[in-house]
Amino acid sequence: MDRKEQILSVAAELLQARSFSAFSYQDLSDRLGITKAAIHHHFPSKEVLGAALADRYYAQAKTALDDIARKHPKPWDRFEGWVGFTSEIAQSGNKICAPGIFQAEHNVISEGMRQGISRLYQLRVGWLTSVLADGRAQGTMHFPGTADEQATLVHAAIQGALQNARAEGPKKFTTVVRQLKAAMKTKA
Amino acid sequence: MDRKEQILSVAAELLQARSFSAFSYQDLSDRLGITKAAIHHHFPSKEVLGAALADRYYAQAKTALDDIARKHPKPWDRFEGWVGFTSEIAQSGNKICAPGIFQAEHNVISEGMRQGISRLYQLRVGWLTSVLADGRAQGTMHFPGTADEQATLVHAAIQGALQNARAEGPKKFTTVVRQLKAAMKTKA
DNA sequence: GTCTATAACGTGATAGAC
DNA sequence: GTCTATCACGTTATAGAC
Repeated sequence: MDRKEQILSVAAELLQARSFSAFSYQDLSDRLGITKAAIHHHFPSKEVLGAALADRYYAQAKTALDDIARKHPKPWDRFEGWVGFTSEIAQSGNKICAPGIFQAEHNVISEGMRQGISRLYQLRVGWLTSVLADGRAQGTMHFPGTADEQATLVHAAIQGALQNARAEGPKKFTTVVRQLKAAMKTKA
Repeated sequence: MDRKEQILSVAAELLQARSFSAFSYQDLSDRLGITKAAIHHHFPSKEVLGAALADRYYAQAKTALDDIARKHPKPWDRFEGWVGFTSEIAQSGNKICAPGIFQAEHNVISEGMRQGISRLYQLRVGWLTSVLADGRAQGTMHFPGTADEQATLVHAAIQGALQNARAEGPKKFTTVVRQLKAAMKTKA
């Protein structure tokens, strides 16, 4: 049981550092000091491992987003908390966000993985939507269209920004965040 | 010579449909009806092939962006032209933008490929920057920060949107475009 | 649950004939 | 320039002992 989580943890690191196609059972075996066969015991196929990873990301995101919402009642504080959460991901090593890594190989991964990552994406956008809707209702956030549409933009921008930041430097991420915030603080 | 371009063309399709790690010389061999060895003759290693792909994307983007600028003098028309260009990419099959596909595997690809894709990224953002700067100067586009900063946001958003669209449906892309446009049409 | 051993296959890459 | 043939290796995955 502990091993299972341990495997998932290392797999998550490799997934974000490389990609799904570009990490192997051998890589896991090397880092964990156990044999490939032992990993197959916990995750009979790479497809199963991938789906478990997607589920793990979902669970982690759910917890993190709930925590942020519990800790911060104000929409802008929630937004900042979310940005900080993704920013940590960006800076703690060579990582990009989970939806991005899976979606980049959308045609390569299994249906189970696709469904898991779709759930994760919807969780994140849904959470953002409610934050933005609250902000607009309270008169502190301004944007065109519906809250859901703006959340779609914000998520896409952050996802792209994390990828650009890893390749071109962290300034790309902070710039995107600043532009998003400035635009939503300006009264339409 | 023709074969070389033919190989690159098929490789580009496979790259965008799958990922760099997830397509093989065997895949190329199958689709082209020639042997793997023949492909190795033109591109001795996959690393060389990858770098050639990055250069090819750069050349294509340069031509396309120059054409758009030549055809449309007005900033908003140029912006629309650029969106249409990326939109085509999105809808002509299961594709995402080239920087996204390479950046997702940033730690996996060779230094030569990284440099090529960095050039491409900078070309695109630089082009967008000049369009946005013109639009602001002419009073038709509105955004916070500098034109370069806004271009960074726009590019990140489009890159993320293409990935989201492939996984979640084309509406994600059109929504992001609409939000970006609406925000820049609103006077600050 | 973990191990050794191995299978079955796909990978990028090379040699040498045509 | 393309071919056949092959290499050395890495891949996911399985069988069976401990």
